[in-house]
Amino acid sequence: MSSLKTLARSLNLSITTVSRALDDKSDVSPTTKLKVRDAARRFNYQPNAAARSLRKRKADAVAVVLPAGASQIGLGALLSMLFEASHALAADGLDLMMFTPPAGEAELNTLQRIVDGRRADALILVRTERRDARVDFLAERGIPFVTHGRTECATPHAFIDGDGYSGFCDATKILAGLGHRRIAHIGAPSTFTFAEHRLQGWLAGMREAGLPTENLSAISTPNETGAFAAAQAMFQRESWPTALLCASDAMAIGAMTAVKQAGLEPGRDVSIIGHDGLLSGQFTDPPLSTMEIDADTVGAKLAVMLLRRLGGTDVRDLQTILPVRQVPRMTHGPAPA
Amino acid sequence: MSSLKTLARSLNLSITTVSRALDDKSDVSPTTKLKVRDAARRFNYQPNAAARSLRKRKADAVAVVLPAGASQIGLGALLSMLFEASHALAADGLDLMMFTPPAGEAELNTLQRIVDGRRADALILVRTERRDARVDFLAERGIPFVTHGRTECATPHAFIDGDGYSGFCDATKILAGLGHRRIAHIGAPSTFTFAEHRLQGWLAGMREAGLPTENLSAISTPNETGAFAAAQAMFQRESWPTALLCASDAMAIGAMTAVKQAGLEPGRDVSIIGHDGLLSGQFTDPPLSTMEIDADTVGAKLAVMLLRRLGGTDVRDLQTILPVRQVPRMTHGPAPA
DNA sequence: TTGACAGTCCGAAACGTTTTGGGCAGCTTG
DNA sequence: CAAGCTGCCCAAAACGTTTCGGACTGTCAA
Repeated sequence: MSSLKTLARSLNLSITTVSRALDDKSDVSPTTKLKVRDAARRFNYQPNAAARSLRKRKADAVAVVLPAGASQIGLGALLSMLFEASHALAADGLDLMMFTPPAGEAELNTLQRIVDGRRADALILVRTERRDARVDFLAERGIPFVTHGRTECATPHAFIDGDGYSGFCDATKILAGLGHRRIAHIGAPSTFTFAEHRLQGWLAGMREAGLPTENLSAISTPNETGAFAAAQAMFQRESWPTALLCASDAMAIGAMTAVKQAGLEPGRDVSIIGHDGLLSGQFTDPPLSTMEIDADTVGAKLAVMLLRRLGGTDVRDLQTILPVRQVPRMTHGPAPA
Repeated sequence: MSSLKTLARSLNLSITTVSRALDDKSDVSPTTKLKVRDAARRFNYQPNAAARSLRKRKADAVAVVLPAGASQIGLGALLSMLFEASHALAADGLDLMMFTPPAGEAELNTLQRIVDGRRADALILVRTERRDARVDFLAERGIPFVTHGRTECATPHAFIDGDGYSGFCDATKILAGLGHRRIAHIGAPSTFTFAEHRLQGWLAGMREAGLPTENLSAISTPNETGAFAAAQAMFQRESWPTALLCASDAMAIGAMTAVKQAGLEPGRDVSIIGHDGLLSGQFTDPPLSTMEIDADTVGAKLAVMLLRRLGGTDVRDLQTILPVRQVPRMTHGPAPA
């Protein structure tokens, strides 16, 4: 609508001066600044984003590509984290833009469009996988990024992650301490880093407690439906587990339904513990025992890390693992006699 | 990284020809096109988004500003709709960008930055309110947009919406037909259009069934916690409702917890019906009766409407109200004796 | 009186595209 | 052979910013 040219003409000033006035540069007189700012407000002036980022060679934006099947795998928690991050980024004048990869297109292509098309100055990667091609790609391009979740990629990178390993190890030992011996684990596909960590945590806990893990491990799609099916299969066998550790709350909720359908009572006959501290876990029957990252501002922390990365901090100094805290509710208790 | 200039130099061609070759224009020889495309691939050429949209005077992007408290009010369903929409938009070369309004900043400001800064060619508005300042703003600016949900704004605009009125009216009559007389409604704040429609649908159903509505209506924040509190209050009174119509599934789940805590059995002592057809509703105990929009592709429909709007179709021809279908599960049944 | 200097302002170039309006060969057609 | 046409290519302008390198006034000190 209105450009610097419009403003300049209406004020009998040069484009240069208007631009510098709006940028509060020192070589513009205070009175001129006032007049310019006033006119800008009257004209609803808003700098053209394209022109600005073309000239400044930066987009003043951070991008995140939401994983394709995101609506399947509970995106709610992820999203509130991104909201937080966006607020912290806004303080530095950075917009957070979320992209959704077109149906046919690989997520990597979307990433390439963003990176090589210079649409963003930095990226946030969510839902990392152990071998994550996105990390390799971004590292090769040399664009700053922070991942939410670790990877096993060769090149070190900035990340923030919860200590799922310890969380699941602790939970396992708590259950063992309650007398459980057959503690099962329903995990997400182990291509996801978080899934692998939680699995390993469970394995470690079992080992420390001196318990066998044979036939006590299952993998399912990380949502209610998948875990429901996995749990159902477990409870059709002759000797079922007395405790169930699920990689996420959504999965725990699905598993709980299967437990009930098998005629067993969650919290008494079968203990169930999830992960995420989801709000909806407070409203299951009985309320779901779970664990969650012991920090109320993961998103903000992530944003700060990204800003420091943009400021040149070495990636090796930007690797945060946050403790995981147990949130006991009603779905776990002593092993049945 | 690599620009048209780089490519042109490496091929001994002009920038013009390279640009036109990549655009598959007819005045470039087939062999040249091949060579250019090959080089572009080798160089990982990706047009600079800023330069392109500056020159073309369009951003090839559609923006949506996610409502501030979105993580509170179930964003999951919304998001999967937006995913769908993005896929349909991608077919026309449009990116879907989601923005989150910075903490302090009003949502309208973010909108202004996007619109006046020319960051998007069109907008999607979600979670409409009855008097929605965003609609007025966009209408005044003359930028194409489609809202998800109706408004009561004076200027007509393109929208897609579910027929919440009929859905709730139908559900009410179904419950009345099952012998219920005290059918309560827990609604969301009636500034939200969807909340008002659902409330009015319930009122109409009660009227048609000849039932009184006094003391049977409550308003709460549209999540589990809010509806839990609202329902709890209802069941502390001497004569409680035998049926509960909740404005959303999340609210129904919260209400169900309150019902159980009051020592009543959902589906037998108290019927509960929600709205949204959420996946998690299949995993409550008992599974939640609900209703949902009778179309599997609301997002895609929305995208098509937006594309037609961009193509110049009149807004009056772009107003879709989709039927709502009842999804009976186990939380409703005959009124208790 | 001169030179330096601060305080204001501005012209022009640049960012990387797309698009306009040609130009130059080589053919075909009359 | 001239005129017209087709096929291929290109220079230059434009999009709206930011920024570099001055330029012009006055003021102050020497």
